[in-house]
Amino acid sequence: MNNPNATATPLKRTDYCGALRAADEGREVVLCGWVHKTRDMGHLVFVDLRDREGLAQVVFQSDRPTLSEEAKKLRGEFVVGVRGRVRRRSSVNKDIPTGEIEVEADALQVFAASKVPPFVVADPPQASEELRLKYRYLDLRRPVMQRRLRLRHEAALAARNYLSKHGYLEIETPILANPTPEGARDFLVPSRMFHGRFYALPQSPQQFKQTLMVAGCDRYFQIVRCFRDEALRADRQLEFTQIDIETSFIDRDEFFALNEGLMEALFGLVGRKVERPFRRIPYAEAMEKYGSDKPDLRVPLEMRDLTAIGREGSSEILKGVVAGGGEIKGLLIPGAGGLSRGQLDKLGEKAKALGAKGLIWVKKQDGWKSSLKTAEADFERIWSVLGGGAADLALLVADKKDAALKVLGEIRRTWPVEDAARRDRLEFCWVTDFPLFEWSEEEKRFVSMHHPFTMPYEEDLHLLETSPDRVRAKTYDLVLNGVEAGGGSIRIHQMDVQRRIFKALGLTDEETQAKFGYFLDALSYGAPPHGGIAHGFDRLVMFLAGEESIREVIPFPKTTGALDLMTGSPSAVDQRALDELGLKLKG
RNA sequence: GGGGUCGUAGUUCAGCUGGUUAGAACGCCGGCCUGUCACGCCGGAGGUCGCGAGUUCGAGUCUCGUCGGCCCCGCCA
Repeated sequence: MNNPNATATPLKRTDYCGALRAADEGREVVLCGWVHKTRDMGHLVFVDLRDREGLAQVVFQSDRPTLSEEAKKLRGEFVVGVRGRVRRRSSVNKDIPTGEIEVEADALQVFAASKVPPFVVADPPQASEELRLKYRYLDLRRPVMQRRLRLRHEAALAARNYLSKHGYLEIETPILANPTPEGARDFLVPSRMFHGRFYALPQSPQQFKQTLMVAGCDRYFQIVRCFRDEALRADRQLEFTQIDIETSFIDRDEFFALNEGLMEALFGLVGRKVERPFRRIPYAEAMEKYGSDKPDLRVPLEMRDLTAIGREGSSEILKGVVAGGGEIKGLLIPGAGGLSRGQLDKLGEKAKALGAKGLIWVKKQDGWKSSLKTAEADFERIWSVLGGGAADLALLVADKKDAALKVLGEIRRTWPVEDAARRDRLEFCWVTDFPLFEWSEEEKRFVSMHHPFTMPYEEDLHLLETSPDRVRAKTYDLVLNGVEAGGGSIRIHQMDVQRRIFKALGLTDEETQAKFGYFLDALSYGAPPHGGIAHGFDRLVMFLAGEESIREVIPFPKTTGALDLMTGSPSAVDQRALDELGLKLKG
C-alpha cells in the first residue's frame, strides 16, 4: 500500500496495546495490532488498536494532515503499526484497562489490509457458532477467546508443574498404535508398507502407560491427545486431551489426595477454592441415592427405598409391582408441595418419556393428597422414611429397580437449583467400585465396564465364574457437578487373575494372545502393583472458563456432525493415495 | 441409527391462518463533523428466503427429500 508516512524500516513493536497504563505516560511507543474500530470525527480520528493483550486508543490529529488522511483509510481488521507518545486522556474510559491513556500517533504503517470480515470481532460474539467455526481465526481474535487459550496454557503448565513436583515424569507414547479390541470405535490408519494392516490412533495410552510401569518408570504422566470415533456432543470431540497419570506401588488414599491437590492447583488459577477431601461414594450408593454414576451434588435431593411399604402396605398396585420383582423408590422435594395439578401432570409425562409406567405424587396439605389410593398409614410411613414436611412433595416410582432409579434420578438431576450460591459451588466427589462387568445385549456376553485390566476386589473374586455381574472393581471416577471429569482404576498385575478375567469375558487363549500379546508378556516379567487415572483436560478447562461446551476451549474443534468447517476435513483423497495404501473404496 | 430444533441482506433476527413491492438493527459504501469510546447526522448499495422436488391460480410460509448448525437418546472400555 502506498504510504508516505511509512518509515523506511518496519516499525518494531515496543509494547502490547493492552499492557499500556497511566505509568507509561510520556513514553514513545510502537504498537502493532489489528484495527478494532475507528471513529472518524473529521479533523480528529480515533482508532482502537487490538492485540492479544487488549485494546488501546490511538488518536490521529489534523496537525499532521497526511497522517490523518492515511488514518481515515483504515478499516476493521487491518494490521498496522503505530508509533506515538503515550499521554493521559482528557476523558477517561472506565470500561477498559487502558482507558486512562491514549497514544498520539506520529507514524502509521499498514502491514496488511483486510477484507470486510463476515462478522464483527467483538465480545460477546455476534455470529452463530457455525460462522465462528468457519472463520475460527477471526473468532479467536476475540478477547474472550484469547483469554481461554491462555487459560488452557496456564492449566497445562500448572498440571505439569504440580505433577513434576510430585515426582511424575512426562513421557510420550505412540500416536500410531494398535487397534483396541474393546471399547470405543478406533480411528484406523492404513499402512503403506503392509497393505491390509492398520495402525489405530489411541483411545488412551492405557497399555503403554501400564507398560511404562512394568518398565520401572514408577510415576508417569502425559498431557496427551486421545481419539475416539464416536458421536460428538457438547462435552465430547473426536480428539480430546487427557491428563493421563499412572503410579506404581500405589496407595489409593495417597493417590486420591494427589489428584485432589491437582484440582486445587487448577481451580486456584481462577481463584476458586476446592474443598478437600472429596466425598467418596460407592457406585451402588450413588445409583441408590442419585440414580446416576455421576451425581450432581449441587442438587440437594436424595432418593430413598420404599419397597417395604409396597410389600407391607395396603396398595394392591404397589404390592403387585413388588411381587413382580420391582422396587419402589421415593424422592422428597422440599417446598414443592405447591405444584399445581398441571405441573404434576407434566412431571408424570416426563417420567413416562423416560420409560416409567407412571409417577406417583404425595402431598400433605389439609390431609393427604396423592395420585395413589391407599391407606393413610402408608402415607405416614412414606413421609417418615422421606422426612417430609407440610410444604413438601414426594415423588414415587414403582418399577424394575433400574428403571425406577433412572426416572427419579433424571427428575432429580434436572430439578432447578434455585440458590445461586449453591449453583456456583464446585461439588467434587469420587464414585468408586463400579461393577467389573456389564452385560452387552449386542454381543450377548459380559464386557468390561472400565477396561479389561481393571483389578477386581479380592473378596469378590469367587463370584467371577458364577455371578460375574456382582464383582466389584477397584475403579474411581472423579465427578464434578454431574460431569465425569476423570476416571481410573487399580490395574491387575498378576497374570493368573488377568487370565480369569479374559475367560469371564469369553475370550479364548488364542484371542487374548492375538489382541493383547505383548502386553500379557510384559505383565509376566515382574509387573509392579499399579494404577492410575485420566482426567478430561478439555472438560476441566471448560469448568475453569465457566463454559458449557468444550468447543469453547478448543482452538479448532469439529462440529457435532464431525466436520471441521474451517478446513473442510474430512476430505476425499485421490486415487494414487488409495493405490499406494492398497485401498479400494466400496460402491 | 433415532428424536427435537434452527436455516430469510455481510451479521443477528422479524415476517400471522399461503396473497401481489420480503422488513429492522448492526455492519458495509459515500458525504459532513476537533474529544470520540455503542460517536452523531445525511444519503446509498445490498436477498437464488440452505438446496431439490411436490401441492396450489399463487410458496419465505404447506408436504416430502436432502445438506448444514445446535441439543438429546443410542454410542462414548
